[in-house]
Amino acid sequence: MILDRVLLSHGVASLPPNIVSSGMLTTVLAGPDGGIRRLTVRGSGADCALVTYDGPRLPAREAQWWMDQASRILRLEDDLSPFYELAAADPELGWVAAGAGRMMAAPTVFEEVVKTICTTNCSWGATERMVKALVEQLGVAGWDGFHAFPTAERMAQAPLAVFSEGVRAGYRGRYLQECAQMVASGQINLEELRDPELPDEEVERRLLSLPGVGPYAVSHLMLTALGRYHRLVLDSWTLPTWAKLSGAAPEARAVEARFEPFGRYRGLAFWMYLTKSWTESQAG
DNA sequence: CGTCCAGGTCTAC
DNA sequence: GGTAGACCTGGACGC
Repeated sequence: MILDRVLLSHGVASLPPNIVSSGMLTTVLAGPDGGIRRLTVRGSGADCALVTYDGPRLPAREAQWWMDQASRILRLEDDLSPFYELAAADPELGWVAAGAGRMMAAPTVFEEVVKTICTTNCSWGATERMVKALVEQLGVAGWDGFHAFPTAERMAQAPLAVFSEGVRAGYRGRYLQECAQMVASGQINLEELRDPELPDEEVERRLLSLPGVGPYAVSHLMLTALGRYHRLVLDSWTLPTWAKLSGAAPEARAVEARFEPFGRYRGLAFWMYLTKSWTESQAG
């Protein structure tokens, strides 16, 4: 099912406060009134989703707000038809045109930045541990005890000891705290990076100004958080996986040559190539 | 118990 | 502008 492709689009999508299981997403976030609620998305039909939210009854006008959030997180509004046209002409990527390619996004770019920094230079298990600790220790809990992802404001106010001794983020603790302070102070506006009028180069320049964000993190964020698909995510997982699947050398040049025909979608094409098997065990 | 390394980045040449 | 070295952490190894 298409929802599975979104929920399993990349590893960061299943980090807390998200829970992905059996084709269903549960997450926790603050509503327009600041109240924390749990949001559940289930597949319903070919390409839409059924959204429910736990907690006190919602005013009708708020219900739409939650639907919009779900739609944005799942990138349901993205038009990938130019990518599908290119993919249809590729012998190994024609399958994506059935509706793959939507990269699940966090509610805020800030959340995606924090999680991406937590993927750098460590095992995936360490990433899960750090993000879980961040959510539990700095996220606000709702009526049922579930924690939302921490806001930049709360992370900015937390002493460094929380990041080092509590979250055990190592040297990343300073990066996380500084990023939060830059966002909370207004020094950088990450949500503004969603503006399609901003040139890619400008978006990249601003992301690189964040401590702990380098070339890999920029590529990952452009792909997962901002829906800009030209950059190849090159890291210690993608390169060996590419080599294993293609038989080609685990080198950037080989990847660039292979996906050059995809133009501004080459990063997404590469990612699809790498993750094709992620949903093959699922039915439908 | 020491070394290496995992979905890199930063600093100093 | 390109490239070593250091960097927190914890799990996986070799000895």
